[in-house]
Amino acid sequence: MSAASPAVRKQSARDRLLAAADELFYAEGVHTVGIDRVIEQAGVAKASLYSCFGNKDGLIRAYLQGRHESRQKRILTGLERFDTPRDRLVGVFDVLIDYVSAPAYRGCAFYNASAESEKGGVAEEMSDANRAWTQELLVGLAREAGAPDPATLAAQLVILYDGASAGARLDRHPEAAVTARAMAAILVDAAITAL
Amino acid sequence: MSAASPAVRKQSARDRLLAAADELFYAEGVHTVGIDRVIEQAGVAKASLYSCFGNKDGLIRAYLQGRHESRQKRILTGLERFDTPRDRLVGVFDVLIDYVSAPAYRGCAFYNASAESEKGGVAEEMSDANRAWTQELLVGLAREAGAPDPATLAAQLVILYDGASAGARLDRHPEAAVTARAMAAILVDAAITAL
DNA sequence: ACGACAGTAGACAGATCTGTCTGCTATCGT
DNA sequence: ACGATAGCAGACAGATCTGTCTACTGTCGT
Repeated sequence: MSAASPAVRKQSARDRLLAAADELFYAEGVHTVGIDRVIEQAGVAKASLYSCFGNKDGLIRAYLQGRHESRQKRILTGLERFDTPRDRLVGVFDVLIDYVSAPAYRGCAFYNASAESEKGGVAEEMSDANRAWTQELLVGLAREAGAPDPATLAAQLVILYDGASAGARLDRHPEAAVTARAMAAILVDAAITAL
Repeated sequence: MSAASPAVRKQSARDRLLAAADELFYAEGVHTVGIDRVIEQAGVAKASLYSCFGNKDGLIRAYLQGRHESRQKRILTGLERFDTPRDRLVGVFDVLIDYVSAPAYRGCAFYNASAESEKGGVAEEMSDANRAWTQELLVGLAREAGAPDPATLAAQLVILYDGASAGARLDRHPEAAVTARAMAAILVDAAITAL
């Protein structure tokens, strides 16, 4: 055939770059970490970075896109072990507890990136998409669980979720997520039994 | 007398510097905004900045200290209009609604600063102090309101507070704070009537 | 065999940022 | 009148950061 398949090698420069960016940007901030640090850790030439991503903003966008996708996968996979819609709804917080308990946890990658970027930039755009997905997920689960007002229940759960995420970050301890899970369970049970 | 009083003038370079830093650091981030921007907006010589605050870290510390103090004053003043301990406890969220409704609201200054600073830096230290104060305030108010377990109630309210603060920031809309206030009212009433 | 391609190594330009230093000016207490 | 203090203006050094460019090197499909 005329055109070769779009290059899915084994360990491309792009992949190494993305892995290094994911680690460094999350741990120290997208603005604090310079290009040189990323290419050094990736073991890649500077020209490769610019040829792959155009500029630093492109790398930041790819980093956040990767975070978005891996978060989707982590949550959906983590929910598979729950049998009922009610358990899946509360289970979102079980997945969160696991996530914030990792030693490398440093808060929400989207909030962090958006805190050090200018208004209306890449970070805000990616954060909006990530947030919309979460909200839709919770509304859908709330509906399946039989909540009379799925949108309101989802909005309340989002607040618990955000609070747990921020609290665990600032306290450098996962306790807030455990508390939030307990609150979420009470909230969900009250909503679906009050039918 | 031998030593003059520690100089409390009318509109010192220090005050203008702090006002400029407060505005710029909060709006765009402590790391993004350079020294030159701050001294330009303050209308102050660069040497004055370094003579007043030592270095940029000193200015960031003073900025966060100022935020801490004005937040304490804002909350304590805002709670004065409430008559009962129960209303004061929920009233913390009324004050929050006002705060996040301002057009210039950009999230928690401490979280933002800490997101773009390195681990164990000034921002983390100031954030810890600010957080400890909030937690003690809520525990005290919960005790006065007659909650059987003030510490647990306070921990739950902190999650709602953090969630409202982060949500209003990321959504660029104060709705999350209104929802959090409603949740807080239910939580508080359930706790103090279940006696 | 060979051209296309992906990547490497590193110099370089231009901007920006922190922090220092020199020299000048105005005000105020004594 | 005068010295101390606070502040202004801006040059400067040194580091760092983004982004470009040149030249070289493997590898793979045809």
